[in-house]
Amino acid sequence: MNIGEIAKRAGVSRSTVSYALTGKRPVSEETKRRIQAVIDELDYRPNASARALKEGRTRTIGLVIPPASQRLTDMQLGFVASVVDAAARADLDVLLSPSGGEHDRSFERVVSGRRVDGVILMEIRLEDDRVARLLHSGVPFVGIGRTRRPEEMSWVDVDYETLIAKCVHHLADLGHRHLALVNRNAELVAAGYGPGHRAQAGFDRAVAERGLRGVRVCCADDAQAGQTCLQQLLAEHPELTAVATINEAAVAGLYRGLAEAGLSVPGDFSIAGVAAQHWAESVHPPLTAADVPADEMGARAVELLIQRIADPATPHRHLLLAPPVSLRSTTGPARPRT
Amino acid sequence: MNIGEIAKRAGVSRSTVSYALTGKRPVSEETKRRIQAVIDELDYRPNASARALKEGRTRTIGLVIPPASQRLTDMQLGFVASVVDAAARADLDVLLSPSGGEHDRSFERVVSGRRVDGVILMEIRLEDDRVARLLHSGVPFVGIGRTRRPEEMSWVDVDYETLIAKCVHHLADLGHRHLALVNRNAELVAAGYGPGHRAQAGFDRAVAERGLRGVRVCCADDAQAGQTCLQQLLAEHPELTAVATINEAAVAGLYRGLAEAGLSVPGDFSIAGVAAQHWAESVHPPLTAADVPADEMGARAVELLIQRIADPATPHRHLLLAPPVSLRSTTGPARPRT
DNA sequence: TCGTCCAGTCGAATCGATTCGACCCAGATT
DNA sequence: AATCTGGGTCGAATCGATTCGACTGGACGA
Repeated sequence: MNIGEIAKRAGVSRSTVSYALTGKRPVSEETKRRIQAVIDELDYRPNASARALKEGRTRTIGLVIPPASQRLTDMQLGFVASVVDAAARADLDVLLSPSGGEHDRSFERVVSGRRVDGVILMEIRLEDDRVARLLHSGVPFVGIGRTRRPEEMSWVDVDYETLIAKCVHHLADLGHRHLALVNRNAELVAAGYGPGHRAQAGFDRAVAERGLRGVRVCCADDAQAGQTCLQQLLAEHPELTAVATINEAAVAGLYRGLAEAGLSVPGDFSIAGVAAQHWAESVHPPLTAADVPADEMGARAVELLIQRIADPATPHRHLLLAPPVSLRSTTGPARPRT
Repeated sequence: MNIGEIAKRAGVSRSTVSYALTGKRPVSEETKRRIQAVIDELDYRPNASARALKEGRTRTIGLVIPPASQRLTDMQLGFVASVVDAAARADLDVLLSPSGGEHDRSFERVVSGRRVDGVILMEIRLEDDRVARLLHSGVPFVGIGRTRRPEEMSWVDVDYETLIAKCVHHLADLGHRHLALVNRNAELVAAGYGPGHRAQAGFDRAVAERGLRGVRVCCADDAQAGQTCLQQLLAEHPELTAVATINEAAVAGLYRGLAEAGLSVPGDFSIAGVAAQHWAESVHPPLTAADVPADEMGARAVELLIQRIADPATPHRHLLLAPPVSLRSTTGPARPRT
């Protein structure tokens, strides 16, 4: 069922069918009706590849996500969902590419075969090959996250530095003097994962400002690791009364570790984090956290990308979010443990 | 940078470049080298749309997921991740379409513009318009889930009926006589959501077989709803000592509701569920559950789909999984409550 | 010595749309 | 009456690949 077939049956030329469909030139009502009748009868839809070839655009955007081996956090899931949703609202399709930092066939395909009109990149490192590749190739793109040189690209990002500092200040206000930062897994941080580094910076700054004692640890992204991580922290730093964290996946483990150590939350020990709002509300107990509006961020990224696709020459735009800390059930006044 | 440009610079015809790239006809080593040099220099990649147009296939599969409004469960996330991963391993790209049961532009685009070679459909209803549409259009597809007429299509599915029955038997073995099934949200079940109905059937069957008393309720897919749902259950059925559930998202709420009612798990009350293995292990406390191997299922669905794309005439294949119930921390001997 | 075969290459047709220039014709303008 | 205007339509070119048929020249067998 191609456009020629429709044209033949409707007794018009192929171009007339095209104009009837797109409305780019006037077509008489009578002709339109005849064409539409044939289209309905044959259930015709224009071939997307042919259209993309001629028009030079695919009406598709690429979304580069972390590989499946690395389970998505709830926040990342929120990004994906809202990107997909916002794209659908703009009549754009989303092509998924699971790819890590290394050179990757999936990423290469998405970026370089004119398969997509633009790309949204997640899980960005301070130095990121993929950003370099995209800058080089000239494909419009927007980051959810940013590199060490934020001005070279458009992005939306969570201000982990400020947010972790807010958490520390909140805990300090409650009287906690000795705290730990539970970061994400060590490999990720070592690879230059932006949020990991910025959270460290924010932690160090706030700890220094308030004259506290702080210890930083990395922790694999799962409950089991969270549990052992907490046990180790308690053993090595008996004076610890609170933890700040950006590691969603480890939180359940932290809870478990505390329960096992006979410590109540927030009576004996406090936890404050940075997490997707929805998630922070739904864990048990609900986590006091800076509520990242993941849903909004994905939509914003799509907006920025659509702009860049429409006019690649527009200056880069940046959106750094630092939502307030929502008090829930995991932080309370410090009670010395020893 | 099209193939003509490469041909010109390498001093050969366009067809020769194509043959050098695909290897479908012999090309001399010398010529190959010259062509490759030009390609490397210009960083040329064949245009995917043009190739798709000529070849009649896109090397892309569509993945139809629930719309973003309806947050993905951990199990569904597992499906998506493993589909994307398996597809990437087979050098296929994945086009995402968030679409519910109703007629939907995104779904329509994916299915009918020859944008994809095949489709994987999630969250299938007993009567599903999208299945009808796909059958009608002739696009190869595989379901993660199945309709009321399982033989009309290929699918992989979780045997919710058997699994919920297993949960009930497990609880009955522990001495529980009065249990509840916490289903997913009422709209979904009313709309004919397969797992919801099959879970009910399995629950009813097992309850009857063991001579128990069972009550079935629907519960919205979030922690808040889980909590109020549990409160209501306890109020209306004081003899209740256990719950079976397929509603991952409500479980945290069930825990919370029990804690509020002063009931310990599993001392005073037991919970058994059907859930993604990874998730069941990571919640706090870890959930006794039939561990659905979500990662494997996505990969299997992709396998089936690749086969169907290669030969649409192959007979349909079906894969019904019923993993055993893994004992964790949420089920124990019944202790009468009144 | 002549035909056969094959590696290596080219030119042209093709996939299915969009779009530009040109044409026709009826009605309005001068 | 001649010209202009513009709605409505057509034919042909085009996007960038793949692929088929045909051609060339050298090796080989009869």
